[in-house]
Amino acid sequence: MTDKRIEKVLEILTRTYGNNPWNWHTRQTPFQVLIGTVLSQRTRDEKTDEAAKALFARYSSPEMLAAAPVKEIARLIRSANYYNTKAQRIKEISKIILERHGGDTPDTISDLMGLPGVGRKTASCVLLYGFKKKALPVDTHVHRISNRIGLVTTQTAEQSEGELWKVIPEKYVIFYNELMVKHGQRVCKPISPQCPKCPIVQYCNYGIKREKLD
DNA sequence: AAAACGGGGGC
DNA sequence: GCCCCAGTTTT
Repeated sequence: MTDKRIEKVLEILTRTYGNNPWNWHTRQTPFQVLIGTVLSQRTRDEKTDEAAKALFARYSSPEMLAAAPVKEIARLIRSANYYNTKAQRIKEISKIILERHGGDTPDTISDLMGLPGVGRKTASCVLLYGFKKKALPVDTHVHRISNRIGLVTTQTAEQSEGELWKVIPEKYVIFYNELMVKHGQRVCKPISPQCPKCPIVQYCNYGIKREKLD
């Protein structure tokens, strides 16, 4: 894909979906972005919001969560997937932040990934949406669509990130995650992508490739 | 690199 | 009943 085409694709997607981060802005602090992102793992938007809202209404800081019963945290975040595991990890994350980071949410990839249940994608989201740093979170949508439109040819999310840094224009890096997720949820779905209503169908040959396979 | 984890909702 | 989901961890 040429630089000009990439630019065009990103411009169209930005015009279509906007570049406002999903509900990360409702999480006021980097800590709440972190916990909210953990809740979002393998969990649909509405369920994530429901869980985050219930949790933060009762416990809003690492101090409160570090002292909260795991069972109670689990009850509040019941709508999120992996709620038992996440409840345990959220408490542990809070304790580590208090004991090892002086109560401040870490702002480096390595420190964030040192927290239980925080992988590269979640850590990147915290840098990007919590600290407004330049980061490139790669989730299933980003990985899938980047390959479909031919921006990269990679097997794993980590490989995708490495290649995407080389290919995405500077000014679009911080919006890329949001654009891919929205496009992935509404049009370029994992199964049965809705190519006929896709705003960038003319820049993508995935649908054509797929027909040939049928 | 692949499987396990984990559970409510959609079909 | 089977399959999926804004991933991470373990094999």
